[in-house]
Amino acid sequence: MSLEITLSQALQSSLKELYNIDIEANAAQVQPTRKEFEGDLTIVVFPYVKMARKSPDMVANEIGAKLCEKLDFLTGYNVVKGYLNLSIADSYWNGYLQENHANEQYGIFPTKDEAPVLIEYSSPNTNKPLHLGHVRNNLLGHSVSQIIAACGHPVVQVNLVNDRGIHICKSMVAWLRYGNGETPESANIKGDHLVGNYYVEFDKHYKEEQKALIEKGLSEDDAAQQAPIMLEAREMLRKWEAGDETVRNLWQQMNQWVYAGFDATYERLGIHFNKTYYESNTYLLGKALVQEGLDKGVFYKHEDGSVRVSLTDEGLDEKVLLRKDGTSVYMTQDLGTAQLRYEEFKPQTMIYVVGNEQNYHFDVLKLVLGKKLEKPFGNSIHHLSYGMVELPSGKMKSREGTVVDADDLMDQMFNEAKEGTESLGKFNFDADEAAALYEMVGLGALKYFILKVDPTKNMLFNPAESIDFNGNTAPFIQYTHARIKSLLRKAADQGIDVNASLPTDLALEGEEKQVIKVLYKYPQTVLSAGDSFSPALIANYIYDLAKQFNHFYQETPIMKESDEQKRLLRLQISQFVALTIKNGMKLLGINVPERM
RNA sequence: GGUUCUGUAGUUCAAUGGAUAGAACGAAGGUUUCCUAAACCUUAAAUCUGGGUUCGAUUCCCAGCGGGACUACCA
Repeated sequence: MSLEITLSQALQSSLKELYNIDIEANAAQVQPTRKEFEGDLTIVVFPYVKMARKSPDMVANEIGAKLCEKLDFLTGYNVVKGYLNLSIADSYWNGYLQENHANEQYGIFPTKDEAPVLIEYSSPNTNKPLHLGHVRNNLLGHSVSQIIAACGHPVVQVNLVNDRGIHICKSMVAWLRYGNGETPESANIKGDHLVGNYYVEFDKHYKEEQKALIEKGLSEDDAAQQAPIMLEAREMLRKWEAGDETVRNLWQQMNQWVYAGFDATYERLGIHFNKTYYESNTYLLGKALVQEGLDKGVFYKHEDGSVRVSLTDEGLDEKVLLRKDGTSVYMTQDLGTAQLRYEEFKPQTMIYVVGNEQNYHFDVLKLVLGKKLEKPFGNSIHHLSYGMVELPSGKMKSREGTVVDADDLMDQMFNEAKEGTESLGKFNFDADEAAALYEMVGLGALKYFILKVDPTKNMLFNPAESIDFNGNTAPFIQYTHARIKSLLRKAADQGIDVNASLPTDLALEGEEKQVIKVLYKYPQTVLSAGDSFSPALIANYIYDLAKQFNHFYQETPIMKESDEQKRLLRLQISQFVALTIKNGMKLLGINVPERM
């Protein structure tokens, strides 16, 4: 049982005995003692002073005495301005270290036998390659999946690919017109980039044709509607929906190119899905649910023939669910896919990793499913919303060509890692090893830089700063890990068995205890990150740990330490830190090198 | 206009309602023959404004000011 829980319970009974105060079992406020005070854990007694009818300091002293009586791992207490600081016996921390320093599963909870958590992320369009915005989405989705799994929940990761619609047709039209049969093989580029190029090509010609029409005297709107290339795209979409074989074949082929490209990008990012849905299969879903709503009387038929739902009671507007021609809209489809997934996986929670520009959409989705249709899974939907990624130069705009391509970005990070390492002149790896290292460092830097920021906030991505190998960055953490590994190799060379057991009654120095206390917090951090879907919590924790270790390393000798037990203790702490860094970084999808 | 997210050192980010608001980069200065100087230490520097709730507010509530997003029979 954790210290906090034991303490909480002891506090509960102490309050009862001392003042006849009843508190909830988990209501006790137990927190780590601030560094500048003596003690390990602190209880805030202010909440009880009123009921105890005594001064804060008196209450704190009485509780402190009582707790020390009850719990033998407490060695003493002191009171500062109503804060009760409790000291934990060194043997407790020592025992904790002994128990866990070689535990590869540290902070990984066994998977429970329960309904899975379903998480949808990535959800790309197939008309262009992934860009920086998708990168944030993918990293968040993947990391949150890892974290939730580490908390012991089964996880199902799904992707919903938007593979149909006018945007795909634009690429197809442009390819037919200007492609000359070009393929990814013949052009030697990734399929998603090739298709993306034709999407850009479409836009270019579309603009030219519009301009020509405007010069002929058409209004801007008319020109936009009547440009021949746009008419072609519309016609193609119509044919696609009618199942025209030629169009469908071309569509299949171009999508396959894109998927091959996406697969390579996903692979490089280290992510995979348990299931991929395609909108071409799901876009007609949801009509039955709309009918159900009509039957229940919670939706209504508007006079123009469309089906709508009114959410004015909830402070939102009315929303169209079925067009007047009876076809479905985005919302209809999402209603349908939610039900489909619910039936397929019976998840306890459905998480959607989608940008915050769709907050409104998900508010509506949850209300319609949960409140209007009264589906149980409506209330299990959680929109994991994240902010935009901005660049130092401003916002990314595809029309202005300021979009950062995901593949280019990864290449750039790799090269930065390579140049950074080579310029230090410590190059002693063979080519394969070096490439693996640059990939680890470069991509680690990218992932960490993005994940350390609270998802809800817009963030600024500074390419130069992200690959800085100092400060709150992945390379700093990776380097700390590599240095510990180096230390452990050296110890092994000297015939030291780090896993030998130590007596738990060794006295601990401040720096040693400090590190163990940070390590102690790790499993709890994983659990709260799982509850709040927050990789940032893990990222900032690991950085803190790495920094704490560097400080510890600076202040206390390890291999130079003459006392054998002391040296062993410090090596064990080091090993424990390396292991925790490795496990924690894994939750962020980042690998750590053995040496660098 | 309405809905919603957001506002913390020069900059980029932290802080379950708790003690003197933490880091990093940048600036100034310093240390270091246990790991590979990608390390460590010191200094200067911040809660948008005004109310409220509370023993205690960066955190919760209200108002204002600033920024973003949404407010499509597109997805």
